[in-house]
Amino acid sequence: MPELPEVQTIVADLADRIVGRTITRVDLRRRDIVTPRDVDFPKLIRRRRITALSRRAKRIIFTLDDGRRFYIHLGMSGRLSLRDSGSGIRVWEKGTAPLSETRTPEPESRHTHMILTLDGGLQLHFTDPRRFGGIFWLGTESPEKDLGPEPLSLTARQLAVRLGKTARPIKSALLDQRLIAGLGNIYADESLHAAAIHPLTPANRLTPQQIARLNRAIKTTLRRAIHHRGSSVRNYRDGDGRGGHFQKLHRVYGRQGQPCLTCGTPIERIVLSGRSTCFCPQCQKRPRASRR
DNA sequence: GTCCATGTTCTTTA
DNA sequence: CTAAAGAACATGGA
Repeated sequence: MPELPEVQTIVADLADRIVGRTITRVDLRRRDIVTPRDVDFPKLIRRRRITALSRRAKRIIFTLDDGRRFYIHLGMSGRLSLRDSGSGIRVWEKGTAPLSETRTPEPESRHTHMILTLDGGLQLHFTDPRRFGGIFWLGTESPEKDLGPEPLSLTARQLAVRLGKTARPIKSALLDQRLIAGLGNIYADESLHAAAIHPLTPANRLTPQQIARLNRAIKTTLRRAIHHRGSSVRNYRDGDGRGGHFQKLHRVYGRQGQPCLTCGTPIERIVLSGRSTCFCPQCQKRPRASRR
């Protein structure tokens, strides 16, 4: 479930519970989820205190009391949950949850790759069935590598410069983390609809007016999504889980065939950059002579 | 069995 | 050479 709003929600919830705590035990069950592969990650973080938790794009950045850092990326199916060390009972969780309504939820999933035990009786579990996510040791390196600016603090001018460099479809450009960092498939589609821009429009052919509109649409969409604690799509959440609610407010994502909430025209779905792309053919007119 | 999935990176193609 | 498209990664749900 992780695009910028979901990661932002996770970090905001987790921060006040784990910042200031010391990592007393590191149970790394799969070494291959750590990059680079040759670092002794448990040794590097054991007995260190977490002094800050922050978000950069879709990365969850842990700062330790020696000034060194690492980040967790949730990929497609990653999840962090906070549990009570003694009982193993979930204290808090956020991320994609597997269907488990009938059986009693097993305390430990086979996809739990790391458990950090913290002082004060808490454990942070990192689970990720598909393992597209991972743990990235930074040390003293910057977490900025290969990342474009944050969309929430982006000026229309910055956006214009970055989009002007490519003729790719605007939808593909919005997914490129080197251009703008934090949008994913849901919020790219939702932002384009809010800005009334066709996803196939070449990025460098957007007019200044369209750029300004898109910049506002991205911010508005992300802010609303954060306010609703992100989107929970394609995964089940029980009453205790604190899944997001923004999926109820999606206007195009996953709504192919259903009427546009603005004009009633059926929402279309195409595949672009290998990703599902939903848009309203009426609200988001395809520019003349744009073809792929 | 088939298709699809909130992401990123490597490889192939044009 | 570069930009863009496509495949690959791994698992599970519908």
